[in-house]
Amino acid sequence: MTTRPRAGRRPGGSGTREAILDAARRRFAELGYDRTTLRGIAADAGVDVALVSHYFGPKQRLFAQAASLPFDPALVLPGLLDGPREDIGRRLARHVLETLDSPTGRRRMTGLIRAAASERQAADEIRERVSRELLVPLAEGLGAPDAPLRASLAGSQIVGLVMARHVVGLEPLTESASGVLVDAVAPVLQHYLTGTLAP
Amino acid sequence: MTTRPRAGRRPGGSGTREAILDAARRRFAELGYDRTTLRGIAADAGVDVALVSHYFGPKQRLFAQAASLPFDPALVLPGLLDGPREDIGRRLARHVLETLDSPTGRRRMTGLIRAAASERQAADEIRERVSRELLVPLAEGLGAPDAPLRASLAGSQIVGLVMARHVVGLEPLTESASGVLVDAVAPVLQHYLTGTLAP
DNA sequence: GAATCAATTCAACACGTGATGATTCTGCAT
DNA sequence: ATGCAGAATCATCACGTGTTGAATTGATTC
Repeated sequence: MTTRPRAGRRPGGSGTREAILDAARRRFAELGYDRTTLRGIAADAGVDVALVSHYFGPKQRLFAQAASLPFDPALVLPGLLDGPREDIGRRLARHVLETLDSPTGRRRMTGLIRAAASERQAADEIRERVSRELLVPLAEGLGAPDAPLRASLAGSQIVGLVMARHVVGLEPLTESASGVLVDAVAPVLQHYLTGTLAP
Repeated sequence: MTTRPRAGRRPGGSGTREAILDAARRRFAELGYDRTTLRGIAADAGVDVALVSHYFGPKQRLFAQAASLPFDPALVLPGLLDGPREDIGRRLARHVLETLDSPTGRRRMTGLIRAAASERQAADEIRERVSRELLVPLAEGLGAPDAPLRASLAGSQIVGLVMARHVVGLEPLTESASGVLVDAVAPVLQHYLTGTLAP
């Protein structure tokens, strides 16, 4: 009874905080930064608006906490770089499209992209995070001198695919099975990561 | 004096309408749909806010008029499809990167992409227009049965490149000369348009 | 049972937005 | 000179936003 931290109600006992964060993730992903309102988030979470600000401070800070990468780079990158180098494009393509098949994975990716497109400040933060946690380690794993450019080109194809398939909703892509797209995109990623870039 | 259309001041005599449209294009491209305000547009054009609504009606209709393709498909497509088929990827890549080198071309492309990412309704309209005016004709020119998928895949790479290079601002891409990127992207577009998609 | 502290809600502010209708200004035709 | 249509502005509305501070509720500890 001596080291009891504090008196009063248990903090975070009701899980409301998590409910708000979940609702925020969903709305940011579906609507982007601007069109997401604190009131909408609060309604989804079933709480009052003021509680959102009370827990997370201003909207920007809430977004920073809600926008996280759809996977853990530390878990994914070794699996990519360890296997045979001639297969890295296909492994990457498969991983991306598997992520897109899961609702939460898809939601997080579209959320990042929508936010990056709509808010300059969000774009800056996302660029830094993706670059630091994903592209730079990938480039270092590749080892080539032009590896940063290679990793960025691969990233551009991935972003474009998500954008065209899930944000804009281009029909031939939305109706294609993941397997078909893996087959189509894999050689492209392989080209960017290990092929000859100059003709 | 009988067939004179109407009396009164010449319509559009002062060029203000065009000034408003130009300002709208610039702001939509830089800020996206939501963060672009009619007041900002009016300030740029040096007129009162009400004049914007007076000329173009509601914001959505203004956007529809401001968001135009950065080039005329009727002029570009023949040049793409007429040449040798083994070169179509390179010609397309060069055309895209040349467009991106011009400030107005770049502005229009980023504008379309920012708007598509931020507003569902804008995304719908842009998808329809790009599909109808660009992808379908391109697919018909290709003639293959899976041409719509091919054209969409090529489109996804182009969108991703613009997104990564000019919206997010990934450094290795922003600092690469157009020529380098043409060399890197051309074989990819060639693969999508004429290569074998299944392994 | 009383005190305490966090969780939660209530109520309201200050602000910027898109939109509208009335009003003034200006150049051309009569 | 006069009338008038269109260009341009003024003043204002109704609304939704993010944010803030006070008030309320409920569980926990003394």
